[in-house]
Amino acid sequence: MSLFAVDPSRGEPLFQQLVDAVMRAVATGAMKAGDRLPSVRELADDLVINPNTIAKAFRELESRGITVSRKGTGTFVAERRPMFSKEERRRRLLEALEGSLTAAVHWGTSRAEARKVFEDVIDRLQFGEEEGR
Amino acid sequence: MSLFAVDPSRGEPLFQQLVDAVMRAVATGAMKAGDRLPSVRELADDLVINPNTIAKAFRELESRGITVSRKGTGTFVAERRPMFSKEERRRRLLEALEGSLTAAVHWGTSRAEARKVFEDVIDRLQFGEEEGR
DNA sequence: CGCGTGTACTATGTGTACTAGTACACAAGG
DNA sequence: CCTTGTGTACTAGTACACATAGTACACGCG
Repeated sequence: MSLFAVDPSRGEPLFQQLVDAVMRAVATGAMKAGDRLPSVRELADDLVINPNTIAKAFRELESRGITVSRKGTGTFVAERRPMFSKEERRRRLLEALEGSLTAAVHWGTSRAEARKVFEDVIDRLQFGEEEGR
Repeated sequence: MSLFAVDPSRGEPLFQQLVDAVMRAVATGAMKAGDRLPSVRELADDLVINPNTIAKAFRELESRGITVSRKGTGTFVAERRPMFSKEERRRRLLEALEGSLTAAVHWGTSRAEARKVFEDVIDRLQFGEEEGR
């Protein structure tokens, strides 16, 4: 099992799972700017997935500014640059957290439980410093 | 615009948007246990959606224990009961928060920003008390 | 040149979302 | 009993996203 695991039975689109896996690898520090990702065909063989599906994931990653792809060379982790304005980042994170926590409320999760999980998660992520714009 | 807004251009399936809207209404306290939801046909007219799509959302909500539907009577918000074990709740919330925060990291969000948004969100949700099982 | 990169295109099969229409079962109130 | 309004269960059809398969091209590097 490699760093980028995908599971066809998981329901979520394969290319999306791969995008998430790469983003997680970078966000946790497992991969850093400049690191090279396996090639399209390499990953296709490794994960037993069609190369087109890998290519789609790479396209998506590049459009999000996570990676940079160069013909003949490969795909690499890009330097991290703040995206969106501070307000836009806030708006997006708010919506995402609201979705997760709304579900948690219905499961019977308490505030204390939620706070603890939150702290556990952000401890394992490599956040940037205060960034303006 | 009613409490349950859906937007066909949003990409997310309509029935899923409706499920989320109802869950949010309950989680924020806008609706409480025993409250009656609009009928299938009522909502269909209101949101300009096929009744079957509303029915699918109601089916999903009932399967999640959020509502209870009774033929000839209507659909009502159910009493909240803790679902899953404490460990299972933790596992699910962890995965959900990890996804949201991983994305936030790539946007250039700082830990401080993330914490502030998190607190804002949980302040607006009606969490239960410490629940065991 | 030769090899390994990413990229582009067409075609095909599969699953899901949504709509449309119809029908039935049940509860409540004249 | 009858009517109305509820949820529910089918079928059929359309549209789109996902994934696969195969082929081809463009580029970088040794």
